[in-house]
Amino acid sequence: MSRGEKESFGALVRREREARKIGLREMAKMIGASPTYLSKVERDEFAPPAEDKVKKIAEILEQDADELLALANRVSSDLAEIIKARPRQMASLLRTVQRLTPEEVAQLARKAQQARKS
Amino acid sequence: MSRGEKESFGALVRREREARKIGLREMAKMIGASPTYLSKVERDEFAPPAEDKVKKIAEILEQDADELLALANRVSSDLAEIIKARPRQMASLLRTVQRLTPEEVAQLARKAQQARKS
DNA sequence: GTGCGTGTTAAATAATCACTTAACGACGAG
DNA sequence: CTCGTCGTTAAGTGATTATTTAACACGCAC
Repeated sequence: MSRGEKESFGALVRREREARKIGLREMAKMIGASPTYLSKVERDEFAPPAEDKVKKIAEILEQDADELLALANRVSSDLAEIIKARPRQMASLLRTVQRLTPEEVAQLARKAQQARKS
Repeated sequence: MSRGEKESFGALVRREREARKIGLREMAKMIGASPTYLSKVERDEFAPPAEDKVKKIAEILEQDADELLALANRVSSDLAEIIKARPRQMASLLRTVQRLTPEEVAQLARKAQQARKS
Protein backbone atom coordinates (compact mmCIF):
# COMPACT_ATOMS: atom_id res chain seq x y z
CA MET A 1 0.00 0.00 0.00
CA SER A 2 1.65 3.21 -1.16
CA ARG A 3 1.74 4.99 2.13
CA GLY A 4 4.02 7.55 0.54
CA GLU A 5 4.08 11.32 0.29
CA LYS A 6 1.56 12.80 -2.06
CA GLU A 7 3.08 14.31 -5.16
CA SER A 8 2.91 18.08 -5.27
CA PHE A 9 0.80 20.01 -7.73
CA GLY A 10 3.86 21.38 -9.44
CA ALA A 11 5.60 18.05 -9.74
CA LEU A 12 2.56 16.42 -11.29
CA VAL A 13 2.13 19.17 -13.83
CA ARG A 14 5.77 19.06 -14.81
CA ARG A 15 5.79 15.30 -15.14
CA GLU A 16 2.62 15.14 -17.20
CA ARG A 17 3.58 18.07 -19.34
CA GLU A 18 6.94 16.54 -20.19
CA ALA A 19 5.32 13.17 -20.80
CA ARG A 20 3.25 14.90 -23.50
CA LYS A 21 6.27 16.72 -24.95
CA ILE A 22 4.74 20.10 -24.38
CA GLY A 23 7.21 22.94 -23.87
CA LEU A 24 6.97 25.27 -20.92
CA ARG A 25 6.29 28.28 -23.10
CA GLU A 26 3.75 26.44 -25.17
CA MET A 27 1.85 25.26 -22.14
CA ALA A 28 2.01 28.69 -20.57
CA LYS A 29 0.44 30.15 -23.67
CA MET A 30 -2.29 27.51 -23.63
CA ILE A 31 -3.33 28.34 -20.11
CA GLY A 32 -2.88 32.07 -20.57
CA ALA A 33 0.04 32.71 -18.24
CA SER A 34 3.68 33.69 -18.56
CA PRO A 35 6.31 30.96 -18.94
CA THR A 36 8.13 32.30 -15.92
CA TYR A 37 5.08 31.89 -13.79
CA LEU A 38 4.47 28.34 -14.90
CA SER A 39 8.10 27.48 -14.28
CA LYS A 40 7.87 28.61 -10.70
CA VAL A 41 4.54 26.91 -10.20
CA GLU A 42 5.93 23.63 -11.48
CA ARG A 43 8.78 23.77 -9.06
CA ASP A 44 6.44 24.75 -6.25
CA GLU A 45 8.14 28.05 -5.83
CA PHE A 46 4.81 29.74 -6.45
CA ALA A 47 1.52 28.44 -5.17
CA PRO A 48 -0.77 26.76 -7.70
CA PRO A 49 -2.67 29.15 -9.94
CA ALA A 50 -6.29 30.25 -9.76
CA GLU A 51 -9.13 27.86 -10.36
CA ASP A 52 -9.66 28.59 -14.05
CA LYS A 53 -6.03 27.98 -14.86
CA VAL A 54 -5.97 24.76 -12.87
CA LYS A 55 -8.98 23.61 -14.85
CA LYS A 56 -7.29 24.40 -18.15
CA ILE A 57 -4.23 22.50 -17.02
CA ALA A 58 -6.39 19.54 -16.06
CA GLU A 59 -7.91 19.48 -19.51
CA ILE A 60 -4.61 19.75 -21.33
CA LEU A 61 -3.00 17.05 -19.21
CA GLU A 62 -6.12 14.88 -19.16
CA GLN A 63 -6.37 14.88 -15.41
CA ASP A 64 -9.49 14.85 -13.29
CA ALA A 65 -10.27 18.47 -12.55
CA ASP A 66 -11.48 17.89 -9.00
CA GLU A 67 -8.43 15.83 -8.23
CA LEU A 68 -6.07 18.44 -9.60
CA LEU A 69 -7.91 21.22 -7.81
CA ALA A 70 -7.54 19.30 -4.58
CA LEU A 71 -3.82 19.06 -5.20
CA ALA A 72 -3.90 22.81 -5.74
CA ASN A 73 -5.57 23.08 -2.35
CA ARG A 74 -8.80 24.28 -3.89
CA VAL A 75 -12.39 23.19 -4.12
CA SER A 76 -14.22 23.73 -7.38
CA SER A 77 -16.49 26.73 -7.13
CA ASP A 78 -19.47 24.75 -8.37
CA LEU A 79 -19.12 22.41 -5.39
CA ALA A 80 -18.92 25.40 -3.08
CA GLU A 81 -22.13 26.66 -4.65
CA ILE A 82 -23.87 23.36 -4.04
CA ILE A 83 -22.95 23.56 -0.38
CA LYS A 84 -23.97 27.18 -0.05
CA ALA A 85 -27.37 26.40 -1.52
CA ARG A 86 -28.15 23.99 1.33
CA PRO A 87 -25.45 24.44 3.91
CA ARG A 88 -26.88 22.42 6.77
CA GLN A 89 -27.81 19.38 4.77
CA MET A 90 -24.62 19.29 2.78
CA ALA A 91 -22.41 19.98 5.77
CA SER A 92 -24.05 17.24 7.76
CA LEU A 93 -23.88 14.80 4.86
CA LEU A 94 -20.22 15.50 4.23
CA ARG A 95 -19.26 15.18 7.87
CA THR A 96 -21.01 11.85 8.10
CA VAL A 97 -19.68 10.53 4.84
CA GLN A 98 -16.17 11.48 5.82
CA ARG A 99 -16.13 8.62 8.31
CA LEU A 100 -17.16 6.00 5.81
CA THR A 101 -14.82 3.80 3.83
CA PRO A 102 -14.46 4.47 0.11
CA GLU A 103 -16.62 1.41 -0.56
CA GLU A 104 -19.37 2.64 1.69
CA VAL A 105 -19.29 6.04 0.01
CA ALA A 106 -19.49 4.42 -3.42
CA GLN A 107 -22.47 2.41 -2.22
CA LEU A 108 -24.12 5.56 -0.99
CA ALA A 109 -23.47 7.36 -4.26
CA ARG A 110 -25.31 4.54 -6.02
CA LYS A 111 -28.24 4.99 -3.67
CA ALA A 112 -28.24 8.68 -4.52
CA GLN A 113 -28.35 7.83 -8.22
CA GLN A 114 -31.32 5.58 -7.63
CA ALA A 115 -33.13 8.24 -5.71
CA ARG A 116 -32.60 10.62 -8.55
CA LYS A 117 -34.15 8.28 -11.08
CA SER A 118 -37.25 7.55 -9.04
CA MET B 1 -44.31 29.99 0.03
CA SER B 2 -41.80 32.67 1.07
CA ARG B 3 -40.45 33.44 -2.34
CA GLY B 4 -38.78 36.45 -0.83
CA GLU B 5 -35.28 37.85 -0.93
CA LYS B 6 -32.82 36.15 1.32
CA GLU B 7 -31.78 38.28 4.26
CA SER B 8 -28.25 39.56 4.00
CA PHE B 9 -25.45 38.52 6.31
CA GLY B 10 -25.23 41.97 7.78
CA ALA B 11 -28.96 42.32 8.35
CA LEU B 12 -29.15 39.01 10.15
CA VAL B 13 -26.25 39.83 12.42
CA ARG B 14 -27.65 43.20 13.31
CA ARG B 15 -31.11 41.82 14.01
CA GLU B 16 -29.85 38.96 16.17
CA ARG B 17 -27.36 41.10 18.00
CA GLU B 18 -29.98 43.69 18.90
CA ALA B 19 -32.41 40.95 19.89
CA ARG B 20 -29.81 39.88 22.44
CA LYS B 21 -29.16 43.42 23.63
CA ILE B 22 -25.50 43.26 22.76
CA GLY B 23 -23.88 46.59 21.91
CA LEU B 24 -21.88 47.07 18.76
CA ARG B 25 -18.66 47.74 20.62
CA GLU B 26 -19.22 44.81 22.93
CA MET B 27 -19.83 42.42 20.08
CA ALA B 28 -16.87 43.78 18.16
CA LYS B 29 -14.66 43.08 21.13
CA MET B 30 -16.03 39.57 21.45
CA ILE B 31 -15.18 38.71 17.88
CA GLY B 32 -11.89 40.55 17.92
CA ALA B 33 -12.61 43.37 15.49
CA SER B 34 -13.10 47.12 15.59
CA PRO B 35 -16.60 48.52 16.19
CA THR B 36 -16.33 50.50 12.99
CA TYR B 37 -15.70 47.40 11.01
CA LEU B 38 -18.64 45.55 12.48
CA SER B 39 -20.90 48.53 11.86
CA LYS B 40 -20.05 48.51 8.18
CA VAL B 41 -20.36 44.76 7.95
CA GLU B 42 -23.80 44.86 9.53
CA ARG B 43 -25.00 47.40 7.01
CA ASP B 44 -23.41 45.40 4.18
CA GLU B 45 -21.08 48.22 3.38
CA PHE B 46 -18.20 45.84 3.90
CA ALA B 47 -18.21 42.21 2.86
CA PRO B 48 -18.65 39.64 5.62
CA PRO B 49 -15.53 38.96 7.67
CA ALA B 50 -13.15 36.03 7.50
CA GLU B 51 -14.19 32.54 8.46
CA ASP B 52 -13.01 32.59 12.05
CA LYS B 53 -14.93 35.77 12.81
CA VAL B 54 -18.07 34.44 11.16
CA LYS B 55 -17.79 31.37 13.36
CA LYS B 56 -17.46 33.46 16.49
CA ILE B 57 -20.48 35.48 15.46
CA ALA B 58 -22.44 32.29 14.89
CA GLU B 59 -21.60 31.09 18.37
CA ILE B 60 -22.48 34.37 20.03
CA LEU B 61 -25.78 34.66 18.17
CA GLU B 62 -26.56 30.96 18.44
CA GLN B 63 -26.79 30.49 14.71
CA ASP B 64 -25.80 27.45 12.72
CA ALA B 65 -22.22 28.07 11.65
CA ASP B 66 -22.57 26.47 8.21
CA GLU B 67 -25.69 28.45 7.52
CA LEU B 68 -24.11 31.71 8.55
CA LEU B 69 -20.97 30.93 6.57
CA ALA B 70 -23.13 30.31 3.51
CA LEU B 71 -24.74 33.68 4.00
CA ALA B 72 -21.22 35.07 4.16
CA ASN B 73 -20.57 33.33 0.85
CA ARG B 74 -18.08 30.95 2.42
CA VAL B 75 -17.68 27.25 2.93
CA SER B 76 -16.26 26.03 6.20
CA SER B 77 -12.64 25.03 5.79
CA ASP B 78 -13.25 21.67 7.41
CA LEU B 79 -15.75 20.83 4.67
CA ALA B 80 -13.22 21.90 2.08
CA GLU B 81 -10.74 19.55 3.74
CA ILE B 82 -13.18 16.67 3.54
CA ILE B 83 -13.55 17.25 -0.17
CA LYS B 84 -9.85 17.62 -0.75
CA ALA B 85 -9.20 14.34 1.01
CA ARG B 86 -11.28 12.43 -1.57
CA PRO B 87 -12.04 14.88 -4.34
CA ARG B 88 -13.51 12.55 -6.92
CA GLN B 89 -15.87 10.73 -4.61
CA MET B 90 -17.05 13.82 -2.83
CA ALA B 91 -17.44 15.86 -6.01
CA SER B 92 -19.45 13.13 -7.64
CA LEU B 93 -21.60 12.65 -4.55
CA LEU B 94 -22.31 16.35 -4.21
CA ARG B 95 -23.17 16.79 -7.86
CA THR B 96 -25.60 13.92 -7.69
CA VAL B 97 -27.14 14.95 -4.40
CA GLN B 98 -27.64 18.46 -5.69
CA ARG B 99 -30.45 17.21 -7.92
CA LEU B 100 -32.34 15.52 -5.11
CA THR B 101 -35.12 17.05 -3.10
CA PRO B 102 -34.42 17.97 0.52
CA GLU B 103 -36.39 14.90 1.60
CA GLU B 104 -34.35 12.62 -0.57
CA VAL B 105 -31.15 14.09 0.78
CA ALA B 106 -32.35 13.63 4.34
CA GLN B 107 -33.18 10.03 3.53
CA LEU B 108 -29.70 9.56 2.09
CA ALA B 109 -28.10 11.12 5.15
CA ARG B 110 -29.90 8.54 7.27
CA LYS B 111 -28.54 5.79 5.08
CA ALA B 112 -25.08 7.22 5.60
CA GLN B 113 -25.58 7.14 9.35
CA GLN B 114 -26.59 3.52 9.17
CA ALA B 115 -23.58 2.64 7.11
CA ARG B 116 -21.42 4.28 9.71
CA LYS B 117 -22.83 2.21 12.52
CA SER B 118 -22.41 -1.11 10.75
C1' DG C 1 -24.57 71.96 29.28
C1' DT C 2 -20.96 68.46 30.02
C1' DG C 3 -20.01 63.84 29.68
C1' DC C 4 -20.92 59.14 28.39
C1' DG C 5 -22.62 55.64 25.39
C1' DT C 6 -24.59 54.63 21.17
C1' DG C 7 -23.71 53.88 16.10
C1' DT C 8 -21.56 56.15 11.76
C1' DT C 9 -18.28 58.36 8.27
C1' DA C 10 -14.23 58.66 5.33
C1' DA C 11 -9.72 57.57 4.62
C1' DA C 12 -5.94 54.66 5.06
C1' DT C 13 -3.45 50.39 5.71
C1' DA C 14 -1.79 45.57 5.85
C1' DA C 15 -1.70 41.28 3.98
C1' DT C 16 -2.32 38.06 0.61
C1' DC C 17 -3.01 36.47 -4.01
C1' DA C 18 -2.07 35.96 -8.60
C1' DC C 19 0.47 36.98 -11.37
C1' DT C 20 4.24 39.81 -15.06
C1' DT C 21 8.55 41.90 -16.96
C1' DA C 22 13.21 41.83 -18.08
C1' DA C 23 17.31 39.63 -18.06
C1' DC C 24 20.18 35.46 -17.77
C1' DG C 25 22.64 30.78 -18.61
C1' DA C 26 22.86 26.33 -20.91
C1' DC C 27 22.39 23.65 -25.05
C1' DG C 28 22.06 21.92 -29.78
C1' DA C 29 21.63 23.04 -34.86
C1' DG C 30 23.28 25.24 -38.81
C1' DC D 1 30.38 31.28 -33.39
C1' DT D 2 25.84 33.15 -33.24
C1' DC D 3 21.05 31.90 -33.36
C1' DG D 4 16.86 29.99 -31.59
C1' DT D 5 14.86 27.38 -27.94
C1' DC D 6 14.93 25.63 -23.43
C1' DG D 7 14.03 26.53 -18.52
C1' DT D 8 15.39 29.82 -14.65
C1' DT D 9 16.22 34.04 -11.60
C1' DA D 10 15.06 38.20 -9.12
C1' DA D 11 12.31 41.83 -8.68
C1' DG D 12 8.15 44.21 -9.08
C1' DT D 13 3.03 45.09 -9.90
C1' DG D 14 -2.11 45.15 -9.65
C1' DA D 15 -6.13 43.49 -7.63
C1' DT D 16 -8.62 42.01 -3.98
C1' DT D 17 -9.45 40.93 0.90
C1' DA D 18 -9.72 42.06 5.45
C1' DT D 19 -9.34 45.23 8.31
C1' DT D 20 -7.94 49.72 11.32
C1' DT D 21 -7.61 54.68 12.88
C1' DA D 22 -9.43 59.03 13.93
C1' DA D 23 -13.09 61.94 13.96
C1' DC D 24 -17.96 62.82 14.13
C1' DA D 25 -23.23 63.13 15.43
C1' DC D 26 -26.98 61.75 18.16
C1' DG D 27 -29.59 60.90 22.46
C1' DC D 28 -29.82 60.44 27.71
C1' DA D 29 -28.36 61.11 32.41
C1' DC D 30 -26.70 64.01 35.74
